[in-house]
Amino acid sequence: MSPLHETLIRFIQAHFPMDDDRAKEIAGIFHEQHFLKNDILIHENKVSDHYYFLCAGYVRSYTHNWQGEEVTLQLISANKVVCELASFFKRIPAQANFQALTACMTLRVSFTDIQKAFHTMPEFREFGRSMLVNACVEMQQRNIGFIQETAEERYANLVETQPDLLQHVPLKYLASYLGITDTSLSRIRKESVERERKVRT
Amino acid sequence: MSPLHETLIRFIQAHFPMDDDRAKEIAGIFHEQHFLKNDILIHENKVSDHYYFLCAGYVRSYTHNWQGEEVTLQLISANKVVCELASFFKRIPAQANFQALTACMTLRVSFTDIQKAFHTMPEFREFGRSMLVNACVEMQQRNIGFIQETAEERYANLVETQPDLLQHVPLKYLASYLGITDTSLSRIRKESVERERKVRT
DNA sequence: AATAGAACTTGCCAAAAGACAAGAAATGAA
DNA sequence: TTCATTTCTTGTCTTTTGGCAAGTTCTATT
Repeated sequence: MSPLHETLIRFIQAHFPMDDDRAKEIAGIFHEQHFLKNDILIHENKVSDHYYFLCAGYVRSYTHNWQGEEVTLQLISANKVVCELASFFKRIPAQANFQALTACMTLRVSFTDIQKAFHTMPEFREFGRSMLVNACVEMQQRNIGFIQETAEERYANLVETQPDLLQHVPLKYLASYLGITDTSLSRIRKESVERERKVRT
Repeated sequence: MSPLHETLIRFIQAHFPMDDDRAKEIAGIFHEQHFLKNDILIHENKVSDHYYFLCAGYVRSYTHNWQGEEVTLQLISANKVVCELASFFKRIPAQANFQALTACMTLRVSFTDIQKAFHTMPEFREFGRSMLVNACVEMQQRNIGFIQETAEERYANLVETQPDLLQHVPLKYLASYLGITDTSLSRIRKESVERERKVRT
């Protein structure tokens, strides 16, 4: 089994305990696909036929607002799932693009294969359901952030929980993802640094 | 079959086509439960053992911010699902309360029963997965609203898409759900009325 | 290595929303 | 029906964020 598949096996078992043989069987329906920086994994307005496990790299999803400007919806790091859920599961056109921000290594599975696994392997459908629940929880946490945190607090939260994003994701995408302009993010970052400096003296 | 179950059958078939016998079999594992205004359907910090289909009435979910103030996360109207997804499916304590804002009629199913259906009825697991995908999409839409709409635009959107909420949900809950204070919502509503008056003259 | 373009920062002013207080209106309890 | 409590609105001032421009820094291309 390839190192990428080993990573996937551990990921699967972390989310739904099952014996090694079963996890390997599930991992076996995934196939490697690599992407270069700026490649598009999933295209807006097309039905998405793949569900990706991101082994290495960073991906963002984005759509456009009414002014035609890009709006970053998700920032996805390694050991996470990349999928346009409605498009993939309901066979409808995707509402967003998914773009590689760095070179990426993924394991992907097609809808046909995932359907077969879903109906024939009890452990897989438990695992799959767990993934969907996780996606909902993550979205809900994001909503809570927007409801009750200022942009500064959302930025501080991101710095604390996902500091690696700052090294690999352009600030303009981070700003968009946080729901503010790049100008505002610059000011928040400056004040954050100044505040930390004051705390130390 | 009760009128509530008839509603549920139509709802199920709208989300995943299946023949009547199968839909009735699925609906048969749901049981009626009524709630009075202000009753709590799902309790924060407890593992939730029920998944509800809301036949009639309005429900909100809420948690608390660090100041101890209530923050309304969801507003749920009839013909929708009421469920604390992580608590129900992963058997962990709920992160929010779900409260009846009006008298409610629901059909509920326990985790044990839903598990059995999930593994024995292919149509049910397709339906169930469709529900989870819908929940994700709805959360994502809310995300997008926070990222790229002003509070005024989010309010206008809500007025357009769910006008019934204005009749049945206290404005302070609406404001919280929209991520603003009741004071700000009052001003937005006043300006909205004035703007509509200007358009007509 | 040089240059063009993109990303990021800073300056200045405006708009949106919050905080707090006070008052009006609506609702619930007695 | 009356009164207490809650909800909602309005006033005033503050804070947060946006818009736009200009400049600096970084990255990509030649």
